[in-house]
Amino acid sequence: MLDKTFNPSETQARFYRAWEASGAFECNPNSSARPYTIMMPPPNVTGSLHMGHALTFTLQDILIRYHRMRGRDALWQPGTDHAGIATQMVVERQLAERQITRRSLGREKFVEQVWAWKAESGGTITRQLRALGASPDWRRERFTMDEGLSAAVRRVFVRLYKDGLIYRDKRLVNWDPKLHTAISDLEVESHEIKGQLWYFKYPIEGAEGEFVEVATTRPETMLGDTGVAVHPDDERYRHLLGKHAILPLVGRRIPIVADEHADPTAGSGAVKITPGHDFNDFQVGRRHKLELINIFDRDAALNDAVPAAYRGLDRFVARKRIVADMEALGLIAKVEPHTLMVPHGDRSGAVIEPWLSDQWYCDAKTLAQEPIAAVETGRTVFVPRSWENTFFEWMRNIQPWNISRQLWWGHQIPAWYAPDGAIFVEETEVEAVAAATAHYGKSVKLERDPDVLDTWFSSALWPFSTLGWPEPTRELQRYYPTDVLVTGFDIIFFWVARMMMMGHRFMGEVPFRTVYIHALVRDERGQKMSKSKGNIIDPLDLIERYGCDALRFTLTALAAQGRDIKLAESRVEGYRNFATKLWNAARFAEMNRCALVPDFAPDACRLRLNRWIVGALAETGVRVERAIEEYKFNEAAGALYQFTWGTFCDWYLEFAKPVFAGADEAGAAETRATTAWALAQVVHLLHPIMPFLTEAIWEHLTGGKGGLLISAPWPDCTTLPRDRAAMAELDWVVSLISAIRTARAELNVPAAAELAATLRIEGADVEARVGAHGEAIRRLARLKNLAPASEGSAARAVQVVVEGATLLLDLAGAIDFDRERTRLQKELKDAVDDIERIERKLNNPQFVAKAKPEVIEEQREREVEARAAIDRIKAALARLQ
RNA sequence: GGGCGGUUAGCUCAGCGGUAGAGCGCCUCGUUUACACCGAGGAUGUCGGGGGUUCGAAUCCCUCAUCGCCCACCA
Repeated sequence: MLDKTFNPSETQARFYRAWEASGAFECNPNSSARPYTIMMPPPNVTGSLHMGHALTFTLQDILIRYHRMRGRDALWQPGTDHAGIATQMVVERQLAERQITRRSLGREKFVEQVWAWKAESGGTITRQLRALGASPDWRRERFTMDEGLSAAVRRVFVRLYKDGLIYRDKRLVNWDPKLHTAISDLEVESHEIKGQLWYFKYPIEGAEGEFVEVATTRPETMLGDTGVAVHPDDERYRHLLGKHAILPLVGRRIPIVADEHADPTAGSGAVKITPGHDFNDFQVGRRHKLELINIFDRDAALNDAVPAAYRGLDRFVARKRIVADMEALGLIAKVEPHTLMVPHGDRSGAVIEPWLSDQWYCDAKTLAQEPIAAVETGRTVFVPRSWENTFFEWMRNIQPWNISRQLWWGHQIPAWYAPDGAIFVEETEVEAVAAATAHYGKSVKLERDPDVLDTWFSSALWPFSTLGWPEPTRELQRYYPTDVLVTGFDIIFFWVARMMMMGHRFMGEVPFRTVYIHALVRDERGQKMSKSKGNIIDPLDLIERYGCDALRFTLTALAAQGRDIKLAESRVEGYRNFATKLWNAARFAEMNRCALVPDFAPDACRLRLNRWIVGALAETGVRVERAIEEYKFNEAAGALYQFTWGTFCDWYLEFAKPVFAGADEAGAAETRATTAWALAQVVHLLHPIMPFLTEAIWEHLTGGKGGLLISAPWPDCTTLPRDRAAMAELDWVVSLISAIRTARAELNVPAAAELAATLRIEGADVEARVGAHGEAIRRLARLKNLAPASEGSAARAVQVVVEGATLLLDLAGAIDFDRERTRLQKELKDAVDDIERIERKLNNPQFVAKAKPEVIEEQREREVEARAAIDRIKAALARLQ
C-alpha cells in the first residue's frame, strides 16, 4: 500500500541512481533514431546552483525527456566552465585569508591552487544538477579547460590569427585597477553616481587674465590633458582657435582645437581633451595629433608622468588634492552637482579606467556577418521572436572584441615573442620554435605571451568542441547543429552571439536552429540574481522542503514567455499539494485494485464515463505536446494540472466509486482498467515536468515490471478516440451535480438530510432507486435552468447515474421555493440581457460581415441556449406559483 | 539619450480582439475507507489614467503616469 503522502527525498535519490544506471541519459550515435540535441550552458565549475539554473535546467530537462520519450536519440551535452575571472577571484580571496597573495605565490603555484580548488568544489554544481533531476549524458561531461577543449581553443586562435581575424593592437581598454586586467565592453556595468561637475579655468597663453573654461567630472585627469576642444561653429570660442592654453598645475602648453565632438550646449562648450584616459578624447586626440599621456599605473594611481607632488596618489585622493590646489589658485569658476554614469567592473565592482595597453582583439565585425544573415533568413530563430531585434542591434554595431585578460587562470594565449618583438602564433611551443627558427634561420629565444583568453572565447566553441572538434567525429557529424539553445537573455551577447560566430566560421553552419530565451528569475526586489551581487535564493532549500518535482512544476508553470519570474513560495507549496493529489489518486487506484490491463483498448470502452475520460485525456495530451513544442511550458503545466485535479480526481474518480461498488461487474472491470490506464497516461505526460513522482507512481502501477518511465514511449494522444457525445453528456452531469450542491449549500440542508439524499447505487437496488428519483432529477434540472446535452436527457441522466454519478437526488424535494423564485427571476433577467446583447450583435450587419464564422456560430448557439433557458425559467416559475 | 517589458482579485501571476481566470489567502459548511498537502460553496476586479481604431478592446494603436530591465562616449 502506498503511503499517504509522497516522500520525495527517498524517491529522488533512488530513481536518479536507477536512471543513470539504466543508461537512459545516454545518447546513442549508432542509433537510427533522429538525434535531438541541446547543449547545456556550462555553469561555472566552482559555482553552486541558483534559481536561474534551476529554471533553465528544468526547461532543458523537460525538452530532453520529452523528445527522448518521443523516440529521438537525445543528447544533452553537459559540462562546466572554468570561468576565468570569477574562479581566480574566489581562489585569491581564499589565499588572502591565509595572508597570501597571488603574486607572492607565483603563477605556476597559483594555477595549481586553482586546479586544487576545482577538484575540491567542481563536483558541487553537478551534484546539484542531479538533485534537480537533470538528465544529461554525464559520460560526456566536459570542462572548458580539459585537454580536448584546450586543443580546440588553440586551433581556433591560430586559425583566426592566420586569417587576420585575431590581431594585437594598442588602444584604450577597460582597465580594472583592482583585478589588474582588461575586460570587454560587455563586462562593464554603468552605475549612476551623484558626483560634481567642476568648471576649471585654463589660462590662455599670451593673453593675461584670459581663460578658457572647461567642465569635468574627473578633475584628476587634467594632469593628462593635451588639448582643449571647442565646436567649430561655436562663436564664443572662435577667437581662441589656434591659440594655446597653459595647463594649470602642470604648466603644459596645450592647443585649442576645433572638433565636432565638443557640444556647445554641454558644460561650458569647451572640453578638455585627455587622450590617454577617455575613449572620446582618444579619438579627438588622434584626429588632431595631440600628445597622448598615460598618467596612471595599473592600480590607477598617478605615475611619474605627472608633477612630483601628485605621484603615487590614488586617483580619488588626487582628485581632492587637485580640486583644492585649483581652488587655491582661484581657477575654479564654479562647481555644480552632477549625476553621471560611472563604469564598473561586473566582477570586481571597481571603477573602470580607460587605459592604454597592448591587447589581443578579435574582428567581431567580420565574424558577425554570417550569424546576422542566419537570423535574417530564419536558419536560426529566436523564441520569443522579439529578441532578434536585440540580437541585430548589437551584432550590427559590434566593436572589436578584446579577448586577452591579464589573468593566470584560463587558456594561455598561444603566441610567442622573439627578442625583436616578432610574434609567432602556433598551437604548440614546438611549432612556434620551428616557425621562429625558419624565420630567422637560427634558433632564437622565445617568450610566451603571459595573457589568457577571455572565458567566453572557449565557451563560444562549446557546441562543436564538446563533440570532438577538430577531429571529424561521428558525434560532431550527427549532433551538430543542435536543435535548440535554452538560455536567459543576459548572455545573448556574451555567449549566444559568439557561439554563432564561431560555429559559422569553423563548422560552416549555425550551431542551433532555435534559441529559446526564457525569463530571468529575479529576487524579491525584482533584481537580477547574480553571483557577484550575492542575492541568490537557494533552490536546494525548496527541493528539501517541497520536493524537486514541486519546484520543477512551479518554475514550469511560471515560465510564461517574455516575463520575468518573481518566485512566491506559496506557489511551490501549492504544486507540492498537487503532487500529493496525484499520488493519492494512485493510492485510490491501488485500493480499488485498478491494475493495468495489457491490451487495454480505449476505443473499446462501453461506459460513457470511460469514453469521456479517454477523450478528455486525449485533448490534454495534444495540448501538452503542442505547448512543449511551442516552448509554452506554462501551458503544458496548466493543462496537466487542470486535467489531473479538475477532471480526473474531482469527477472521474468520484463517478468511478459507485461503479466499483455496483452490480455491473463488467462495467466495474472496465472502469478499473480505464482508471489504471488513465493514470498511466497522466504519469507519462507529466514525466518531463515531474520525473520523480511519476516514476514512483509508474513503479507501483507496473509492480516494477514495466521498466523505467524515463525510457517509456510518449503516448500517442492524437489517435485516441474522442466521443463527443459522451463528453458533452458528462459535462452536463457535472453541471447538474454542481447545481445540486449549490442548492444544498444555499438551503442549508441539515447534514442528516444530505446524507440521506446521497445516493449510493448498489446492486439490484439501482433501477428501483433511479426510477424513484427520475422525476426529481428532471424537476431539478428544469429549476436550475440546465439544458440537457441531448434529447431524452432525463433518461440519460439516469443512465449516467447508473454509471456512477453520485447524485443528491432527494434534495430536489427539499428546495425552498421562495428562495428559488428569487434566484430564477435574477437568472431570467440575466438571460434576457444576454439575448439582447447577442441580438444586437447578430442584427448588426457589420458583425455578420466581419466576424469570423465560428464566432458567429457560437453567438447563434448561445442565443438558442439563452432562449431555451428563458422558456425553461419561465416554465419553472409558473410551476412555482 | 535610445530601446524593451510590466501595471488584471488582498498576494504571486495566466489570458493578449468576441460574456473577466488560476494558485495562495479570506468567509461559510463538511468526523462519508484516495487525499485536511482534502472536499463543497462563497465574497472580492471601472483588467494603471486618458484618447483612438473596431460591429465589438483587458487584448490593437496613440498618449500620460508609474515600476523595472537592457544599451549608450555626453565633458
